[in-house]
Amino acid sequence: MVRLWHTAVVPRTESMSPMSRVELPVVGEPAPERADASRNRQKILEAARRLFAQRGLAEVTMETVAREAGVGKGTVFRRFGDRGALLEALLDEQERELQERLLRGPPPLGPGAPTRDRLTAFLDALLDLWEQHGKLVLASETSAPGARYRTGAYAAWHQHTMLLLAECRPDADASLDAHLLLAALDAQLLTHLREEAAVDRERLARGLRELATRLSA
Amino acid sequence: MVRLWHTAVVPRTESMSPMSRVELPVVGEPAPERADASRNRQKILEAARRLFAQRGLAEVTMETVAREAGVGKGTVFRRFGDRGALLEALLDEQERELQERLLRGPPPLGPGAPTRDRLTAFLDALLDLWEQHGKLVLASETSAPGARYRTGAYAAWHQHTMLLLAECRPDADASLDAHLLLAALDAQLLTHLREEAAVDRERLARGLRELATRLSA
DNA sequence: CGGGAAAACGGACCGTTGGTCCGGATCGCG
DNA sequence: CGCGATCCGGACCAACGGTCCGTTTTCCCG
Repeated sequence: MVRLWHTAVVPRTESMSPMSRVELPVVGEPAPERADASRNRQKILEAARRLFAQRGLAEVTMETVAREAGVGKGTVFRRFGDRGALLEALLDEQERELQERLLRGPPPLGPGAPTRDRLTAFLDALLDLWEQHGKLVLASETSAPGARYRTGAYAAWHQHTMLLLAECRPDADASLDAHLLLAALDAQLLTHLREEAAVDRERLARGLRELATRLSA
Repeated sequence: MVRLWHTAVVPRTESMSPMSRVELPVVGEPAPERADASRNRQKILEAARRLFAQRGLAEVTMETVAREAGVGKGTVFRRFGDRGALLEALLDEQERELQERLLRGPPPLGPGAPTRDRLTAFLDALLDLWEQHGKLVLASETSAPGARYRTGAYAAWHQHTMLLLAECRPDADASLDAHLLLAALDAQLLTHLREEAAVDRERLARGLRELATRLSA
């Protein structure tokens, strides 16, 4: 099952708006969201973000989110389908910005810099992103194993990494290598390294750069 | 909280056996398991293994395991504490054998072969291991995020990898590199690659060998 | 502006599942 | 054999994700 990329933009409306006079079941835009619906979507996202920020992970139930948002539990589920999807929506929101910078931002993240530099800059940025909402990623992974890999965001990271790698080494199995490289940014691993193994950010970044260099040389 | 490595060997007995005459609260061996207890532990492990083999992952509840083992639910929990621990025990059982081969088996896995070869042989073996009970690993990861990294088995893999890497490149941050390399064997990633991205075993193995080579050169 | 159908709301309700508890059966040592 | 320690088992509990449906809100159209 392929999930829509930007859940915030394409709501899961139950039915299509019946086109005025023509009977063709046009597969165009889904019916726009009603005012109260989109208001509540915002409230829910905000509440969820807030709660996840303070209490971590599994401590936040769907009902809590509903209460914090001042909304019924049913509403939360209708808007987001299930817990996993809510978490995904939350992540998505934050990850879109990085994607924007990748495609159209200034070098070295955006186009223009040497490929090698873009790659390390990208990994750095991903690491930053994880610092910010690693908890969230972690939580999302518990509800549905492997969910991360089915995300639009992951697909984008992978695509980007693959292209950069392929440019450095046209002979390589760039797609696979990209996956293996991104594995180093697994939320569980990073959490473990930071919290149990006491690896600081700088050391981690160095290790990642080294890894990327060796993979692209 | 550090969990005992071999759950199967050191049962979680509720109390210590009061030492015969000396009053010192000696912290030695815990009381040995009673006959019925250890018999049931076996029955439970077997049942769990069987069930996980056919039905996958989340389809198996603790109660199912209990019934299949012909045992009360309470017994399962008393023996293993919680779901995560049961899964860990199951994994542990299978992983010990590989550890044995690493330490005392024939080359190239065991001592004797060139370091580089031992490393790739090891990764190959890990991949094999995952083929066999990847489902199990996946399931265990859902119940407690990051559990894998707190396992004795993971510590062993890491230790082994680190030593081999350090031997190849004494200047490297071997510990960190070992973690990053092992990340490529993450259960979720492997599952994704095999099932969604249709990467076959051979290609995967090649990729891993390549990665290892580049990290140790 | 008013009315009515479509859509959304909300919270009571349900089923499942991990985990606990305790009266009674078992074990094993002396 | 006898008796305390240990373990058994399944009824029981609480929590949580998810559903349902009577009520309210929206918004389109005349």
